[in-house]
Amino acid sequence: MKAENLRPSIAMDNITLARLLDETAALLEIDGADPFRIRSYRRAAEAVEQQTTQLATLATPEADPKLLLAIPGIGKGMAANIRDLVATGSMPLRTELLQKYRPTMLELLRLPGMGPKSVALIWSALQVADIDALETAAKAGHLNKLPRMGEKFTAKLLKGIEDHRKNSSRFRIDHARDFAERIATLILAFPGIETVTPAGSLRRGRETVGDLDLLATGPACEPDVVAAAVEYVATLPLIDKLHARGQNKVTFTLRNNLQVDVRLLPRASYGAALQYFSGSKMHNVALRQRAIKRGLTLSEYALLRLEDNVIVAAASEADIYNALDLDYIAPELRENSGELEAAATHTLPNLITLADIRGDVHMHTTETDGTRTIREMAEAAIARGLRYIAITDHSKNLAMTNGMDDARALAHAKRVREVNDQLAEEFAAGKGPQWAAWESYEKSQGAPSSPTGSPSVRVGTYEADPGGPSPSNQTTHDPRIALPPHYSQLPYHRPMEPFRIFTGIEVDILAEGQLDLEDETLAQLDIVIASVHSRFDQPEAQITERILRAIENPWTRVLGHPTGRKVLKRDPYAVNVDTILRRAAELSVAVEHNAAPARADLMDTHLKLAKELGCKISVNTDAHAIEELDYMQYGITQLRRAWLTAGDILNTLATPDDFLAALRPKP
DNA sequence: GCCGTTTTCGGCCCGACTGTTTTCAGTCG
Repeated sequence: MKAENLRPSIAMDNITLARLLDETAALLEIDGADPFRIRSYRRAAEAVEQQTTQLATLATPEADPKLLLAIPGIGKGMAANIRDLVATGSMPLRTELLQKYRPTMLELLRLPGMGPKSVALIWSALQVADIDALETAAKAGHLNKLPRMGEKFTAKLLKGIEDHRKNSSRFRIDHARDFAERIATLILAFPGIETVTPAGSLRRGRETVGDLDLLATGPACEPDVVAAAVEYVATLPLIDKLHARGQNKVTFTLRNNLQVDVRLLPRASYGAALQYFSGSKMHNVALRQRAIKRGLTLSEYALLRLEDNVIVAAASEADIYNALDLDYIAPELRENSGELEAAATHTLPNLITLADIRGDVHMHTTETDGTRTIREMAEAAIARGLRYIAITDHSKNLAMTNGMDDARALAHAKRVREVNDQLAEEFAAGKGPQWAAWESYEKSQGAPSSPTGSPSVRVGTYEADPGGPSPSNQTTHDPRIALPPHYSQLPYHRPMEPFRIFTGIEVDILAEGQLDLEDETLAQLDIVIASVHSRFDQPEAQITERILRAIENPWTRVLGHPTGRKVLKRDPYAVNVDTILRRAAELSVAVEHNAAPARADLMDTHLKLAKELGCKISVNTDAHAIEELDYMQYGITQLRRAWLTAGDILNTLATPDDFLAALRPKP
């Protein structure tokens, strides 16, 4: 089959469609339009972004019009808008608004304190529409003549413009997590504060975080005494600028411009607050609508009965969801993309967790561009409770990484087997890193080891003993800070068979789609990952063609960087993911999701699509250093956001042999 | 503009903080 026939036009992809609709909503706001009409544009943008099929293919004159209307939030008017956008690149309302206003106004909306009303006012009074002109006007004192814009407003705005220029980007989730832990540790030092939970987009596991929401509770947060704790938080030494302090809320920024909101809340309403501040906004709106239909009202303080204001639920999130006839919904799913319906019908997925991961089958060593040896990477994986890894250094075409030619690849694989055998011998002799890790874990639990051969421990598995050890608290990760678990917080399972290191390679896909090593070399390796690395300048169609040909290659067992997102920084959507995933599924080639923050190869819509198409998926860190193995937790979070379970992912398979058998067979 | 156990009209989520008010509008989350 020719690839052309498979490929729909993606000139107007879903992400672009969503952006155009969202911008139209912002312009309508500036125009002072009906707020409910504005909301419907926002809702439509969200809905479009979450679709797994490219709407451009449903918006053609030939397509069944019912398909678009079937999407919640898309009605007759919006469907017409989408058809216009696909056909012409714009739509009448948007064109009209852009003639009336200026596109640069959308950037003004991102300044703190600037909303649509202020943007509209400044435009009508001063004809100011961009940041530079706004700064000039503010410095000249022109804003002070306008209603509600005094000196303080101007000063704050100028600071906001400065910050915006300095750093208008969001923070990567791993950096945000580090800061959250650091600040939470300081807050926990105040007597009477017992737990701190990072909420907001960090809790939902978004790849980037705009600001931190930290919720603290404990006896010191009760209303009559909370003032002292607020005072303590507002004077923390790491605060660069204090922005606001209310009765139970403190807002500040750090020197790196990360904004932090700390809220101190009584135990009794902690669940309501946690639910509320975790969002997402659209999820909360939908949840409140559901509450109202049941004669209830939901706020950040409680779920109340409307008729008599009696509290129905407030202390825990589960109470609130249950009181609304819903199963508990994991934060990663709270995007108003079907999770409420699934929770109502008890059909939420049993989401994958870090504890399900048994192997990490993409990593590098000093042989190419990694920083550690084969043995060091293996020991680090053993310490993290993994039971198999693959050493997949680069092939020669990636010269800048010191990529290997055929001879080096074979010699390297031989060394990998040697380390593998060495570890196996040590294991059999009751020595080595596996037993050392197990013993240190048992010691940390302070409990006698479970007897060998107990019914829960089957030979050949790493299954936990029921009622056995619980997650270790002896880590640098404070259990009072509620964050997704780190490898070091998981129970360590008694090793029942030797750790396994697969031989492998990450081969570069050449311009014509062939792999850059000989078949005889590839035949000797357990895992061949074909990845797009170079040829940045190729047009979209050629890159997609190249990847398709690489998938056809019978030696390819895993497709690395399937969206090319890491490579194609300028346009991450320039690769036709639909077609690639379809072909990978047909040929049983696994697709790889890169767990490293901000390097995710498959967006959540792509992950959903991969599952729909029956793709084999594995999640790996592509670690170049020991610490990078810990990126796995972020990969897991992304999989959870895509509703995936352990059964959807290959490297959750318990034994190394099961994993190898699940890959596409070698020719 | 969307939606329907209120079904073709009349609804559509909630509260705090700020700067400016002299009782509140706008912004934010």
